[in-house]
Order: sequence, then C-alpha cells, then structure tokens
Amino acid sequence: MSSVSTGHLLERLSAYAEAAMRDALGIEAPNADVRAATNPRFGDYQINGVLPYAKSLKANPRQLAEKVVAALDTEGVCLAPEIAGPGFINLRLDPAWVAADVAARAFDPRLGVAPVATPQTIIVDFSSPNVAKRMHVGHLRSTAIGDAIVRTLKFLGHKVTGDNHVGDWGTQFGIILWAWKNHRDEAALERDAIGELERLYKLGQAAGKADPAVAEAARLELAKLQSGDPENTALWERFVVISRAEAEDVYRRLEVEFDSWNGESHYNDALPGIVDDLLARGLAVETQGAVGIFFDEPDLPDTPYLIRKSDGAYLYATTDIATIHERVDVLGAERIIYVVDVRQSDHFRQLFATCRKIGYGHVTFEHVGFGMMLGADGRPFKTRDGGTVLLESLLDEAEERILPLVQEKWPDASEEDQRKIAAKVGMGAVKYADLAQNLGTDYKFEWDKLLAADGNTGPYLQYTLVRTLSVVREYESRVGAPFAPERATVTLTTDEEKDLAYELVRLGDVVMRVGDSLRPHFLCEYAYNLARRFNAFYAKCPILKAEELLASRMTLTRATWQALEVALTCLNIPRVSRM
RNA sequence: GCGCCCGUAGCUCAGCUGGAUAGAGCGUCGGACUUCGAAUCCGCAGGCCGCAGGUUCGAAUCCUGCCGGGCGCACCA
Repeated sequence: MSSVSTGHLLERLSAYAEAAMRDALGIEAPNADVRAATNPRFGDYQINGVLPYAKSLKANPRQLAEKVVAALDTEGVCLAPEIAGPGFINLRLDPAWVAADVAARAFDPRLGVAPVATPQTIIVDFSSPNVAKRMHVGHLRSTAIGDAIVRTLKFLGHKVTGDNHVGDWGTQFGIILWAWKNHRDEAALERDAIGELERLYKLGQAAGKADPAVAEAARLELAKLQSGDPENTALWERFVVISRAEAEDVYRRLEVEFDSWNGESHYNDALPGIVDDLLARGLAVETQGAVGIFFDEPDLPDTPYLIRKSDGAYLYATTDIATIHERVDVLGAERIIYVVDVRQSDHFRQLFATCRKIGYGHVTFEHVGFGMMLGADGRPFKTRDGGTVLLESLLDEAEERILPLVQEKWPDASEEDQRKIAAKVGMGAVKYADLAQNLGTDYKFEWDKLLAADGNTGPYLQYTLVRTLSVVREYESRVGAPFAPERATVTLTTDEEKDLAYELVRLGDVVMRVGDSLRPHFLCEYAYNLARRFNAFYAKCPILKAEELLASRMTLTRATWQALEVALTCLNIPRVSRM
C-alpha cells in the first residue's frame, strides 16, 4: 500500500488490519471492524474484529489478537498497537504522522480527501413542491437535507443528479382549473400570482367538498387537460410557470440548485404502458375496478398498491414507477434516494417492493424519511393564528432576528452589507438546525437555540470560520505576504494542538460515512467538534505571537479553515468572511 | 384492529448499526479580554438509557411482552 494519504484514514487502517488478520489467522475476507476508539484511554482507533472470530476458530481471543498484532504493519501511521480487554486491539496514531499529514493537506481545497475509487450514478429526489402552492416550512427539511446529500455525494466523486420531482400534475389541477374558470381575479393575479393560485386552489377544494357537482366539474376539467385540450393545457402551462418562478425565488434565498426539474407531468406518456406491462406480467391485478399490486410480505400494508383508479386515472404510484424506469434505463441510476416526509414510508416500501418484482433488484433504493417540524410547545409549527408558516417568512424572521447582532458587532458596515450577512447567517442557522438533528423523528424548532452562537449551531460554525480567516488576514497584514504553502509544517506541542490535528485527519472518514448513511448530522457533529477544538486552541495557544511555532499554528489554522469550508460546502451552509 | 417510528441528564439532542467506565449543548453556579474577533474559552453539578424478561464473551443498541407518545393504513400526493 502506498503511504500517500487519501484522506480516508479509517479505510486505510481497515486495510492494514484486514491484511494482518488474513495473514495471521488465515481468514479469507476478514471484517476488522476498525472504528474510532470509544474512549481516549483505548487509543485513537480500535480493531474490534478479532473477537467475533474466536468462537469459529475455537481459540482464545487474546491469543488471536497477539498473532494479528505480530502481523500488523501500519506503515508508520500508528505507534505500537496494544491488546486490551478480551481481545481489542488499540491503535494510537503516531503524532508525527498526524502532524505531517495535516501539513501536507492544509492548503488542499479538499483537505486531501480523495474521491471514491468507484463512482456511482445516483439520483436524489428531493424538495418537490406542488404547483400552485407556496413553499412552507414542510418543504424545508426535504430541501435542506436533500441538497446536503447531493453535495456530499458529489464531493465524494459520485455522478449525482439532484432532481426536483415537482407535483405538477394530477387531481389538484382539475380543482384549480375549475376555480380559475369560475372565480378568478385577474387583478390579484397581476399583484401576487402565486397567492391567487393558492387562493383558487383552496376555494376549489372547499367547494368540491361541499358540492358533489363541483367535484364532478373539476374531474371533467382534469379529464380535458389529460386528453390534451388546448385551453386547459395552456392554462396548466401558465400555472406551472408562475409556480416555478415562485419556487426559484425561495431556492435562490436558500442557495439551492437542481440538476433537473423532471416533474410528474414529464412521465405522463409512459403511464398507460406501465400499467399494461404490469398487468401483462401478472404482477398487477384488477381489484374493485382499479388496478393494484398485492404483496405477501408481512411488514408491508395489506392494502394493494394502486396504480390505476377505477375511473381510469393514474396515481402517484404509477408516476413513481415510470420515473424509476427512466432513471434506471435511461440515466443508468445505480442508487436512487428519496428525501421525503417519513409519513410516506409505506408508499416507498411498496414502491421499492414493486421495483424488486419488476426486476430492479440491482438498484439500491433508499427513502430518507424525516419528521415534522414542531413549535417550541411541541405541537406542529404554525403561525400565531394557526396558519402554515411560509418558508419565505421563516427566512425573513431569521434575518430580522439576527440583524441587530450584526449591527452591534459590525457597526461600520453599510446597512446593505449588514443585511447581506444577516441573511446568510439567518438562513444558515435555519438550515443547520434542520441538518444537525438526526432524521426520523419530529424536531423542535426554537429560535433562540438555533440562532445562538453557542452550542451546535450554524452561527457558531460560521463564526469559527470567520476567526480562521481573520487570523490569516492578520498574518498577511503583519507579515506583508500571504501565508504560503511552502511554509506548511506542523509540530504538536500542547493538548489543544494535538486534539485539533487529530480531528482534522478524520474529515474524509466522516464525509464517507455521510455518503453511506445519508445522515448529514454526522457531518454537523464533526464540524461542531472541529470548531470547538479550534476555539479551544485559539484561546490557549497564541498563533501570530508564537515565534518558532508560528508556521505550525498558522498551518493548523489554515487546515481548519479548509476543513470547515469542505463541511459547510457539503452542508450548503453559507460561508461568510465577516459577521 | 394492522403496520412503522420513538421513550437516554431539568430542557433540546448525540451515541458510528453488538464493544470497554453512556456523551454534547442549553440552563444553574463559579472563573478568563492592556494580547490574533469574548457571537469565544475554562471549570463544577446533573443518569435504574420507559419497565420486565431473553439472546452472548459483551446490550442504550438485537428478540419477546408490557407501559407511554407520534405517524400511516384502496382509488390524494
């Protein structure tokens, strides 16, 4: 193995450990189970993999561990390994190796983290707002988490398409078309196009519920649209354009971009063929006039997965299957990730089971489900009068709340600049709060907590990055020249320097882990720990007045800056140079 | 009724898919700016991991049963 760093330390230690287990124990493809040590007393990393083999090899685990240690060559990365407890092998990184590794990577924009050896073609389906509806807080999690997953996977070198599968087709259009034709207000449309569409939709929905004749009329409008009626098609296109413009405003503020916008309507033409094919192959059957797929797996719902209604119309499920056909057969997707509300998990389990039946067993399907956003009172997050909180107003409020602090800390800046910073800090704080919490369960949204610069928050990370930049700026103004890569060197003298350096070499492992687990909060946790260690280092160790340690401490600062850049870029939290 | 998810410090949450003596933040209390940005840092206190069994070298993590909460259950997406 080459001794050149790839930035993936865990991978490297695993390779060493597995080679040793193979040689010493004769195991074909051993699982060394190398991981970060659970406690500093046990070193930095531990090899846990020997223990499980003790039984099958009918041997004393400690003796096995001794054999493995004898065969273990870490090429200078670690000090002499130790055997502890029932058969753990504790690894301590060689501080000299860590120092050299950090120094070698400090100026690299990727902090030396190499792309994966085998890139995959991956589709991430996220955000997906509905046409004729403003984006509200419910869209935030999908957008922020999906975007972070896309960016992290791209950073790892995968071929990723972030797709906005917008809800631009289906039942709701019958309702909007009916409401448009009967209740539209042109003046309101001029003033606030999306607001007017939203009003019409709500009005149509209520009217349809109250009066079956209206519901029937809406269905007829939908049928006309689906059969290509020119008037309805033109209206539909108009609605889509209005909605997209509105959504793009929000995405601009969130600094989120998509690689494609293949909404549901993109798959219309494929729907009949999907149903016919599944019927012909006997995978789907007619049931009570509709067409559905039944499963015998016990943990799947016993209700069929419907792909065609009794009135002949197609469903969400049909579109999703069509979407998968295109993603796999045309785009060559090997992994498809859905970042959607956890409440839809039954739908996705049925969808994935359907895909296995169809023959897409070689494709990895994953549903990244997330919980609801709750208010501080633990109830669904609403406005004071019980309405839905719009994403835009959430961002406005974040900006307003953070602005006074920016004005206080940076009084000589123009108001425009202050607002710019406040917007970036506020938006980052809101997004970060969403990303930092593990997925799955609902999460509590509390302004004071997420806007604080103490604790695991966006502002804290941004502040720390600003500090690193500020040190580098100060260096340049004092020395009169940039801190150049040729000067990179690291000597670890204090605990704070050592803790910081040891955190820096872990970046690649963490990014890798996020790519596998699709849980961005691991990266948040890492960035937070790194920031804490930098701030502890900063408080304890003079940098610019360090005399002979100047270059070393500048290198650590530079590397921290770079690592935070990588983390914040993957999470898509705005990087600011002042705040 | 069936299915899925969750119960960890006063509060908000981690806990690397079974590893060693369970960790952070907030809050409380006490310290640190004539020095690179104090939106920072350091310290103290705080626990029957909902309860009871089981699996094994080893359980907050896996299995079973309770208790308590959330969510979803044919023609919406």
